[in-house]
Parts: sequence; structure tokens; C-alpha cells
Amino acid sequence: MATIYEVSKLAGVSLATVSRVVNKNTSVSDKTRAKVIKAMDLLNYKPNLVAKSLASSRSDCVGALVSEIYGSFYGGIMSGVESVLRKADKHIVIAAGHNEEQREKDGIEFLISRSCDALILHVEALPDEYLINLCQDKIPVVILNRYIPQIAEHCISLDNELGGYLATKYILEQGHTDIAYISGPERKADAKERLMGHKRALEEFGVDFDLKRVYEGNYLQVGGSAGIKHFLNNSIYFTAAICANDEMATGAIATARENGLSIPDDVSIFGFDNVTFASYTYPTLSTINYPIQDMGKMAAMAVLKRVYNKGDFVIQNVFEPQIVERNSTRSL
Amino acid sequence: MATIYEVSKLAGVSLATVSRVVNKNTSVSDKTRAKVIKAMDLLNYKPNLVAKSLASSRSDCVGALVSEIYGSFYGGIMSGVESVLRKADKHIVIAAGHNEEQREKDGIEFLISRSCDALILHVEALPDEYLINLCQDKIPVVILNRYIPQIAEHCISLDNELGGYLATKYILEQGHTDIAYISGPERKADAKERLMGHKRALEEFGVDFDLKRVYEGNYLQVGGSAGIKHFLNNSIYFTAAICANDEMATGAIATARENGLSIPDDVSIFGFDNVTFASYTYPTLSTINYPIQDMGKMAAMAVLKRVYNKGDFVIQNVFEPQIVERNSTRSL
DNA sequence: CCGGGCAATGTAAGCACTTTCAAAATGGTT
DNA sequence: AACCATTTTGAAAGTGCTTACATTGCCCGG
Repeated sequence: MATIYEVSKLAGVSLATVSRVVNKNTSVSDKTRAKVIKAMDLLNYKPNLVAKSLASSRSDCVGALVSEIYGSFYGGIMSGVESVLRKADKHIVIAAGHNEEQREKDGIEFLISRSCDALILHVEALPDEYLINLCQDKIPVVILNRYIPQIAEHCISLDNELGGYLATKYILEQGHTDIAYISGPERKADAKERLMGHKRALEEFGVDFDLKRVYEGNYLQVGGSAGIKHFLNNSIYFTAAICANDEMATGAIATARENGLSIPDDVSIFGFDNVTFASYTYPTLSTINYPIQDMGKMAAMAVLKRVYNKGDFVIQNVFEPQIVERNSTRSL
Repeated sequence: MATIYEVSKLAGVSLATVSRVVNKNTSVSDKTRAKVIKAMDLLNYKPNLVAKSLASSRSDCVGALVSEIYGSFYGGIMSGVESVLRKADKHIVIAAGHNEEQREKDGIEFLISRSCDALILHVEALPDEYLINLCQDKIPVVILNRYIPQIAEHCISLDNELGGYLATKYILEQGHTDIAYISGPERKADAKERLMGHKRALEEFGVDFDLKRVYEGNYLQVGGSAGIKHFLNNSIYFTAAICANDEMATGAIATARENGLSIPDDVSIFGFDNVTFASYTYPTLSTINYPIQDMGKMAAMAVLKRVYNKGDFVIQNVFEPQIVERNSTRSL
């Protein structure tokens, strides 16, 4: 591979001049520029980005850490990030945190050591303090799907409480009052917030909140199954089950059906996230839209703006959830 | 950030010695090693990987190019690749090709310029010749989901013909003889191969192949819908529809149902790929398993073995598809 | 007690760029 | 033609690490 040195020799100019042409930086006369470009073409010169990084201490790399690489939710994040950053000629280095504190930390250090210019993080296990500290460091950070007041401007999140509220309000407006709620793991902030919204809606409609009607699931399909079984086995009557995510909702649908319940005639099921397969289920799943891809794009734009001074986007830190009406619910 | 120079000064040794300790390479006495490690701890030294790359002309980066980042199929690839490579402390840089020749080419050059040590490619639009040429270059390449005889040892692919054969054989064994086939785009190699397998099975069972019973879809949900509509509108009788991928199968199920057909009682539907949502549909989808995640892992192992001389894996270049029996088919 | 051989360590030349600072060229004014 | 202000160019010092080669020191057999 040709180096900048060979180009400079062939063009009869100095290294510095070639560098200037490559980086379209400062003033170079048209004549020399032409000479240099010709030499570059001739040698099929491609700048060595590693050397460039070392010399400039900018890598044009953005690190993205997600819990899992698999899955449409995380896929949405990365896809959004990639689509924006790639256009700006930035590279994306990925790592998975697998929802474990140590691995998330490792992942972050891994990305920093690669001297990423910025980090886009979807971390679940790491405590707030760690992230607050991280934001004090020189490396710019965007945190997805999490709201930490002390570093609010670094966070891009969904109003989960509102989502929980909207879901329950929708079900209440359909005339349901016997509502089961299959929650996410209590230790997860978003699960807690969604449940809070659920409570607020109940309150607003004058329906008593009953802890017996809440089952703590694990955000997985089996969690939804277990939830439905739990309510049936304990003879807790319900005409609607609100699930804290779509995955549990599919489990709930399957298990309800296995127990002879027809969806939505006997029981309405509501999800949260609006992942891809929500429109593949039968019946198609009513849910709350989580615009994760847009949020990924926003994170990328924030990086572009703050780190590379490109584009004059207005950064939206909090996104609003919206009802997606499909066929898994009916009004009483 | 502390540099190797500061460590060497603090430890009272030369740069080279520190480098040796860091890279666990050649012989260093226990005493000096201890001194160096202590100094590194004290300074919280983290090697600058960019400088390391430049000096060693190894980046510990592997580039992964997939058509889309979104979606469980591609997610499977990346997830497999990440899980293996991360353990070996390699970084994964991703790019999307979006199934367009130019973007795929750009993506590859993008990754090469980042001086990736190897490339794992899932490209669909680029012609064989380009890939054959690429393999002549110094950069090691693994090609996923595509078989090119001239560079067979670089390819990790599924026996699509066998998959098509197995799917059709399964349906035939269930007693169906009026079989509709919703194919993928003809220009895609895997679609062609799957159709070939379909034909072979028909032949074997003495069922005439009729071009009228084949509809060329686009691998998307709407393609499956369009296929079913096409057959119904043209009064082409069928008791089973085999779809060249799961996505079209879900479209087919939905549209068949809309037209008053019950699945699998009136018509059996068969898919291909076994993507995540295949077990979320109703009825759950019988399909052909495409072990894409394992193939991603295998690609990563091939890189580990060939590029980094790590591990003594046996590289499996061709994977075998398998029937996944679920509830969208029935025997006549 | 001397050297051969080997392990441990050091020296210094890269690696391919960026960037600061100074020097040279240019052009417009008198 | 001389001068000054700009613009354009070049020289050279980094950037933090690896690695070939040289050197040192040590152990052991003769």
C-alpha cells in the first residue's frame, strides 16, 4: 500500500502538503492540489487510518455497547447508529454487555482502549454512579434507554412511565377493570417506571391497584407464560393482561390460548416495545411503540454534533411512546 | 493516559521490556515482570491500541459487513461473530451493505482502510469475480452464506439445495401433491438453489413440476401475501405452500387466513430460515433451520485460526439444513 | 578460572501520519 | 522596484508502540 511519503515524492511536494490535500484543510493552491491528486490516483493511495488516528488522536470510531447483539430491539439501536454515522464516514465498533455489570464495564474499557472518539451505550447492569463518573472523563458518552438526572443531557430515553400509563389507560378505556399486569424485573428501571405509569392510570380511573394482580416476569417469553399460569392457578380473574414487553406478551398469548382462552375475545393482551414480530403474531399485538431506531439515530446525531461538530441537529433527549392498536385487545 | 514510556521510567526498565511484559511474549525474569506490573498498576496503564496497531501492523480488529444490521438473521451472524471474537480480545467493526453493489464495495473498502486484520462478509449484490479478486489480496476473507467454487475454502454456507429438497420432501411425505412454491428473487443464488431442491424432491416423488405453481417473491412479508393472492386469483389449487423464507411465510399465513383458509387445516405453510419469530407466529411455523449463528461463530473461528493462529478448530465450510416441525403443516 | 552459550535486557529504527512554526512565494500598493 | 500582508509550502518534531539487533550478565563445563 502506498504511503503518503511516496505520494509526496511523486508529486514533488512535502508530506505536509499531501496531508493538507487529503484532509481538505487549509489553503493549497489549485495547481499543487491537482498534482497531488494525480499522484494519489496513480499510486491508488489510501490513507492509513491507524497512523492518522495516532497522529491526530482522533479515530473516527464510535463505540457501541449493547446488551445483546441479537434481537430486534438492539438491532434497531445499531442500525440507527450505523445509518447516521456511516454517512459521516465514521466507523462503529460493537461490543455486547450481556446485561452483566462486569462485562459491561469490560466492554466500555475495551472500546475506550480502541480510542473510540465517543461511546454510545445501552447498559443495564452498571450502576448510575459508574456512568456519572464516566461522563466526567474526556470521552463523550451517550446513554440510551436510561434517564439519569445528573447527566440528563447525555441520556436519550423513552418516557417509560408515560408508556405504562398509556397502555393501561387504553385498556381501561376499553372498559376493562380486571387487569392483570405482567411486569419486568423489579431491579430494572424501565420495568419500574412502566409499572408506575400503570398505577397512575388505574388511580386516575378510580380502579384500585392490587398487588395480587401484578406478576414479576423476566422480560422473556417464558415470563409471560408463567404470568398467565400464575393468574389462572390462583384464580385471579382478569379480562386483560398488560405485559411490560412484547416478548412476554407472545408468551402470554400462547399460554392463554393453551388454556382455552381466545384472544382477544376472552382476554385482551397488550405489549410494550413494538418489536418487529409484534405484527407477526396472531392475533397481531397491540402495544406501545418504542422508537428505538430513531433513538439510535438521535444518539448518533448527538455524537456527530458534539464530537465532530457536524450538523446542527436539535437533540431530543426524551422520546414519547405511542399506542399501536392491533388485534390482541377488544373493548368490553 | 499513561504511556509505556512512563511505565518504563517508573519501573526502571526499557520500553522493550515493558512491551514484553504487556504482550506476554518472550522471556522476562519474574523479578522485572513484577516491577513492571507494579508500575503499570500504579499508573493505571492501558496500552494505546492505535499505536500498537501502527507499530505491529495488526489491528486486532475484524470487519463484519452484513446486508442489514437490523433483523434476526443478520443479528445472528454478528452475535455469533462477536461472541467468539470478543473472547479472544478482538474488536468487531461493522458496516451495512444494504444489498447494493456499490455500498457493499464501499463497505469493504471502509473496513480495509481501518486496517482490519480480516473481513467477514455477508454480501449479496457483489459479483463472484469481485470476491475472488478480494481473496487474492493480502487481507484474509471469510464469506458467509454463499458458495463460490474457486474460493470454496473462504466460504461458509448452507446447503440451500438440500434445504429446498428437505422442505418439499417433508410436505410430499405428508401426502400433499398440490404444492405451491413461493420463491425468492431469481437473481439471488440461495433462492435459485432452494428452488432446485424443490424440483429435485418433486421429481423423486414423481410429481410433475409446473411453473404455474411457482411465484417469484421478494423475501419480504408482502411477497408471501402476493404469492397467496396470486394463486387464489388464478384458481391454482394447492393444499400446501412452501415459502423460500420465513418472512414470506408469515405474509402467506396472514393472507391465507384473510381469505378464509385455516392453517394448517385448509392449507399447510412451510418456511425457511427458522428466524426467531418463527416460533411466535400462529400457528407456529414449520420451517428449515438455518444455523446462522453457528455459522457466524464458525466464521469467527476461521479468522481466529487463520489470522491469529489461535485455537485448532476444525472449520466446517458447508452446514446442513434441518427440518423444524411445528404447527403450520399437517398431513393429508 | 576461562569462555561458550543462552537468557534477559536495552538501543534505536521504524510504523504512516499530523501539526506547529518558520520560510518562501505571491500579489497588490506605492 | 521596494515593501507589506497574505497565502502557500516545507522541515521537523511528535504520536505510543513493536521488534531486529546488540549487549549484558550469568551458569556451567572444561
